[in-house]
Amino acid sequence: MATIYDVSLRAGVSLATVSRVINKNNNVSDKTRQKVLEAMAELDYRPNTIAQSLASNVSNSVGVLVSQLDGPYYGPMMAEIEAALRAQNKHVIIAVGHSDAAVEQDSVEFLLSRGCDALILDVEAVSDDYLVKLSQRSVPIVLINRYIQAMEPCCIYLNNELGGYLATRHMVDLGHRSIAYISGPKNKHDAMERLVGHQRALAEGGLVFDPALYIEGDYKEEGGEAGMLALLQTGKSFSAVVCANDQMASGAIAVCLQRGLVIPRDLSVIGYDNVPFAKYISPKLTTVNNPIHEMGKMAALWVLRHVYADDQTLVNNVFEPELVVRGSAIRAVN
Amino acid sequence: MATIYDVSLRAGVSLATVSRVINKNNNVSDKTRQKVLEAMAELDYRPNTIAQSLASNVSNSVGVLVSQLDGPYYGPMMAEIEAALRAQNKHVIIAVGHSDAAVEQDSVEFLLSRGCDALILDVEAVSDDYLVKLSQRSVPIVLINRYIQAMEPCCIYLNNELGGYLATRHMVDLGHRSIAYISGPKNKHDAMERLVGHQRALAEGGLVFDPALYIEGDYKEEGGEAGMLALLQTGKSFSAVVCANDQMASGAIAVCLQRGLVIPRDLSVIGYDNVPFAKYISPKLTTVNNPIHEMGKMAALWVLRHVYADDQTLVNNVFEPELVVRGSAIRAVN
DNA sequence: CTGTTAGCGCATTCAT
DNA sequence: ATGAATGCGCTAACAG
Repeated sequence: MATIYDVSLRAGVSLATVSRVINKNNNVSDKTRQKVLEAMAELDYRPNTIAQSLASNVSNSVGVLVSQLDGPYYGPMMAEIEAALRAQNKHVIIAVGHSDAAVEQDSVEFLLSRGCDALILDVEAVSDDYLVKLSQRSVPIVLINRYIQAMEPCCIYLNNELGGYLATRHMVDLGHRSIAYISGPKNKHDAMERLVGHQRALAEGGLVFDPALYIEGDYKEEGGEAGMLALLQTGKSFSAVVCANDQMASGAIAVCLQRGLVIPRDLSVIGYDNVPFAKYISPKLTTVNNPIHEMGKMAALWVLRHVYADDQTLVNNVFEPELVVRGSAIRAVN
Repeated sequence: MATIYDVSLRAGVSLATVSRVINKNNNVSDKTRQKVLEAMAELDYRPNTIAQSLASNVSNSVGVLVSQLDGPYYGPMMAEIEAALRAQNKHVIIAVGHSDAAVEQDSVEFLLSRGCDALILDVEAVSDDYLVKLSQRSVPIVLINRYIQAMEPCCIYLNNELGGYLATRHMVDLGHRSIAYISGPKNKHDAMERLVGHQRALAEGGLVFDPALYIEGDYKEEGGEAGMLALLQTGKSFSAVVCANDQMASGAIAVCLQRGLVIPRDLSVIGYDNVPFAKYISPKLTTVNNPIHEMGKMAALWVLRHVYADDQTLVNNVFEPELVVRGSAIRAVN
């Protein structure tokens, strides 16, 4: 593989000049630039990005840490991040944290050891404190799906409280008076925020939060199944159930179907996230839109702007959820 | 950040010795090794992987190119690849090809320019010829989901013909005599292979392939919807439809539901891939299992073994699909 | 506008 | 078992 040196020989210029044309430095006359370009073409020269990184102390790589890669949630986010970064010739190194604090920290170190210029993190298990300290190291950090006051400008997150509120509010508006809730794991921030919103909507509607109609789930289909089963077994009646994400909603619906319950006739169900398959389960799932892909894109733009000084227009840091009305929730009969 | 040089000073040894302990070279006495290790700890030394790469000509990074990141298909594959590689301290750089030949080639060059030690490719648009030539360059290539004779040992693929056969064979076994088929795009290899299997099962069952009951889809939900709509409009009767993937099956089922058709009573449906959400659509989708995550893992192990001489046990290159019977297909009434 | 000179942090001969 | 010397391919002052 040809090096910058070979090119300089062939073009009859110095190393520095070749470097200048590679880096689009303007201080090169058109004629020399041409000579160099030709030499490069003839030698099929490709810059060695590793050498560039070592010499310039910029790796052009950004690390992305997510909780999981399977599941419907992170794919769209990763896709946007890759696209935005790739368009500016940056590459993304992925790591998975599995929602485990030790693994998350290890992943961060791993990414750092790879010389990433910035880190985009979607972590849930690690403490605020750890992240604040991390942000004080030299590598820029962007947090997706998490708000930490001390890191405000680099947090990109959804107003989850509002989302939880919107979901339950929708049920209240439809006349439901007895509303069950299948939550995400209580150790996850967003799950707790959604719950708070749920309770606010309840209170606003003059309803009391009934612990017997509250189930802690796991954000997975299995948790939705187990949650619905548990709810059914309480013997308490309820006409609506709000699930803290679509996966649990789909699990809950599956259980209802098995039991001969017709959705939404016998029970109204609403999910959260608006994952791609939400509109392909039947009935089409009423849910709350979580613009996860936009948040991914925003994180990438943030990095381009702040780390690579690539003049990108940033829209915002905090995103608003929106109700998506489809067919799984209807007006209560009474 | 401390360098190997700082460590050598503190430990009172030479650069070479420090390098030896980093690389677990045995030619170091226990005492010196201890001194060096201590110095490293005290300085919180971390090797600069970029410098290591430049000096050793090994980047410890492997490029992974997939068609898309969203959708249910690639997530599980990526997850396995990341896990296997990460366990051996290799990192994965992702790129997306969007099933477009130009983008795929550009992505390959991009990955190559990043100094990847190997490439794992799941490409569909690029020609066999291109891949063969690529494999003759110096960077090892693994192909997922594609078989090219000249590259046999580095192809990891599914017997798609068998899968297509199994799906249709299941319908035939259930007594269906009029079986529609919604195919994947005809420019995709796997789609064509599945179709061949379908036709074999038809022939074996004494049925003739009816072009009027064949629709070319796009492997997406939309294609399944459009396909089912088109099928319904032909006016021809059919009691079963086999879809070339689960996403199209879910789209097809959604259309049926809208039209008041009950699945599987009025129509039996089978999908292909067994993506995670297949068992959460209702009725639970009968399908053909595609062990995509295992193929991902195998690709990663292949790289570890052949590129990094990490002694991994390889299982196999060609995977067999299996029928997964759930609730969307039943015996034909007649 | 162009060339010279130093490193970037590490691996790797080759000596000893 | 250890050290000295060289270079990986490139960027970035600094000169001119």
